[in-house]
Amino acid sequence: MKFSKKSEYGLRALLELCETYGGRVLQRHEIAERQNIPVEFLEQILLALKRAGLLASRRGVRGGYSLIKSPEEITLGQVIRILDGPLAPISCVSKTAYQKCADCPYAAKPSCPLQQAMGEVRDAIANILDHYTLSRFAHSK
Amino acid sequence: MKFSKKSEYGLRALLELCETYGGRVLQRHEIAERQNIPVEFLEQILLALKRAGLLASRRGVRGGYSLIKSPEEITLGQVIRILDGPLAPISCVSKTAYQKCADCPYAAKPSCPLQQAMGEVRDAIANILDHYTLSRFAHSK
DNA sequence: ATTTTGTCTAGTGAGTTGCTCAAGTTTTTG
DNA sequence: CAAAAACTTGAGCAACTCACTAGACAAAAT
Repeated sequence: MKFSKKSEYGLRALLELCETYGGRVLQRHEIAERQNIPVEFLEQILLALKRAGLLASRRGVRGGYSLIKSPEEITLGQVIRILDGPLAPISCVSKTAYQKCADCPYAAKPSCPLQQAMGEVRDAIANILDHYTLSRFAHSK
Repeated sequence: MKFSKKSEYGLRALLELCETYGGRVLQRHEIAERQNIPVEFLEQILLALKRAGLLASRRGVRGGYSLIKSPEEITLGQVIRILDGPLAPISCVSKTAYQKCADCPYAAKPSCPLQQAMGEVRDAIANILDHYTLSRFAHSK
């Protein structure tokens, strides 16, 4: 029941990018050094965030990455879903990636005790993470 | 961010055991068949729950497993922690298995933004699962 | 043109997950 | 007492995931 390093690194990288939001771009090695993240691994993370539309990048000599949305518009939930997949603790209660469980005898949706309990957990997690913006995140430092 | 099959199977097995609580014992193959769980795998799970003090077992011809505590005393949180480890989404916010993060630059505890956010998530999860008893679980069927 | 950056794809070692197998040990019952 | 029925223990294994590495390539600036 853990988040991956990917999410953790991703959030820490975004923290750096929040600080220069509106100003200059940050290069991968700058972020990597400040946040103590292996630079090639960080790159994959930044690319994923870019493909998801959170970051812009410029190649070449004065290149680097920058936030493309304002920190108020980005939630921790978005970031974690991009890097780690759905928040739901079992896939039959996921709202973003629902899959019915093959082997469960309580196949019918409304009567599964597991779904009831796990649904509550899912909602609680999503409620926090989907309302926690990067700006609030960065300021809680 | 998922729970393992182990937890899922474990909870479903306990559901069966709740129904015969106070009455007869259930054999592994009975539970396995009703809940559609590979029997040898289920066994490992039942053993873990037994070692943790939730189940009793009897060997031999009329043997089987039974709940040793009442369904009101067992919470989903307990079960999941036994089978899946700590609930916390990152280990630096775990109350049952705290470990400080080695590489995080915000090493000092009160000022880490990640800890703040993840701590809230941990509390929300624990709040639900540590108050969700097996009896409530079984009755929500 | 060369250097400096990001982009993309693939690979890899360690660990985990989900499950199986085989050889026990204990208890009941015929 | 013997045999069958159950749980017990421990090892093993294929597939997958995680965290990370490597290398070839593309674009931008000087």
